[in-house]
Amino acid sequence: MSVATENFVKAIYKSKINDITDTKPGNIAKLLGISNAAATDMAKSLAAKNLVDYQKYKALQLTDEGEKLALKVIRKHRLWEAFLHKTFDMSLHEIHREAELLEHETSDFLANTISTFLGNPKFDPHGDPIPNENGEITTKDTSISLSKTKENKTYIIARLMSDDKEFFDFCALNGLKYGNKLTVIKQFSKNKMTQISINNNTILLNQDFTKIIYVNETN
Amino acid sequence: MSVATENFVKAIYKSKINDITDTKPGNIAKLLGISNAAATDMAKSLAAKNLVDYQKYKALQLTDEGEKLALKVIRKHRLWEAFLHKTFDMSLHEIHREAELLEHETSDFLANTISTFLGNPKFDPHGDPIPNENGEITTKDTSISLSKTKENKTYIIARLMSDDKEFFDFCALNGLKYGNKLTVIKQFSKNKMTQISINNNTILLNQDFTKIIYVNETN
DNA sequence: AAAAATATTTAAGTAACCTTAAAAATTTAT
DNA sequence: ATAAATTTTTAAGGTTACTTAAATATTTTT
Repeated sequence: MSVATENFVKAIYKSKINDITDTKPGNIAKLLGISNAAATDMAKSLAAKNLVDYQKYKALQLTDEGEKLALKVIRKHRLWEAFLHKTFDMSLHEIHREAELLEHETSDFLANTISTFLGNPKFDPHGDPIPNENGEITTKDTSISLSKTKENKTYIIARLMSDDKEFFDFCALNGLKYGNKLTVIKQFSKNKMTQISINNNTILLNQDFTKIIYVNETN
Repeated sequence: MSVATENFVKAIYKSKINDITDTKPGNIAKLLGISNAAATDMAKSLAAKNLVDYQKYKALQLTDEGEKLALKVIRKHRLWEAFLHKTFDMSLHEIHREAELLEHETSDFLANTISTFLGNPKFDPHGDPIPNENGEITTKDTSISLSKTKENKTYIIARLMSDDKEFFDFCALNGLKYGNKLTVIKQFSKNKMTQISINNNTILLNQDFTKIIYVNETN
């Protein structure tokens, strides 16, 4: 499948995951930086390939086949991210940028080789789940956003949901990394800020950050 | 530059390297598996981009800019080959197949990262030289084909010039690997065969193989 | 040197993926 | 509920990278 096709089904899939139910062509167009007309054309052409369910003026839905394609591309993306981060110590920003290109030119054979090399990881360095060879995600996500955590409890960082370089730079600088522990000191409900303790430092985070940092409770 | 453009300049460059001076569109077309007409079109369009010198009915020549582009793509190809071979122990056939795709979607940044990781190697696992960041090959090739070696002398394998899976499988099975030593036992000039000793085994090679195995004399 | 064979170029056309502009439908606001 | 705003769709067109078929030039053979 072409790069355009793969990116299109990926955009629909990601919208759905992010609870954006309005997957009409216009919104997909915005995500991909193409015109509404191009998105409508693409929707029709992918419907002919049985990747997308298309009805005029309705939100786009992936068929089972379309979702599988999206997940296979996402698998390659996240495997590359995990690999580049581990092997070359690239930043979360850099791995995303490179994986965005490499994902489309990676054979299933190479993807499986990378996966085996890494010990078949279930999550990438952002904490996003890595689909298996058949395009299935077998892990359950129990993480909650930092804005919804309780005071005086300790959590493990599960996901950093962003693609912003500055956010990742801030995270790297302050030990906010997938798998690391943090303790919630105080929730400032009026100002929607959260004070945490990590690596013996105390940090005050505003909602822009607490909403995209997801954590799991410690056992 | 597009994949089609990169492959086109690569094909011209490789023809030149292999002493094929007839780089008229038809021969490039054969290498790329496209029609003569498509190659002529492409030649014109690359001439407009100052990558190729095009004159009707004449052989195509790369401009300095075109050669630099070809060498930059070849750099990425060979770095990927070296990396995949070393890191994943992939065969010479597999690394070529994967590098052929990855080379077009590899940023300069990633290429340099791979190069640094590998210790800036000068040769890939086929023994082909890896151009530097500026598209320059700084190594001199002194290797000769196995068919031209002398009896009772020991050589080091310098290049395996092929893209055939069966040849590479044969080489891997018999220790015919870049950097390995072999001794020429006898040259059968009439039958154009060469008997060598490698890893305490003796092997009789016909001209199909001795012509594409290149070696350097030992000091 | 002319004829035959071959290769190159031109011409016309296709498919994928985009564009802008206008028409049509839907959604939002009053 | 109707008007206004917005979005979607259609229509027409552009670019890239190909195709086949025909015209033209070159190369080879005799």
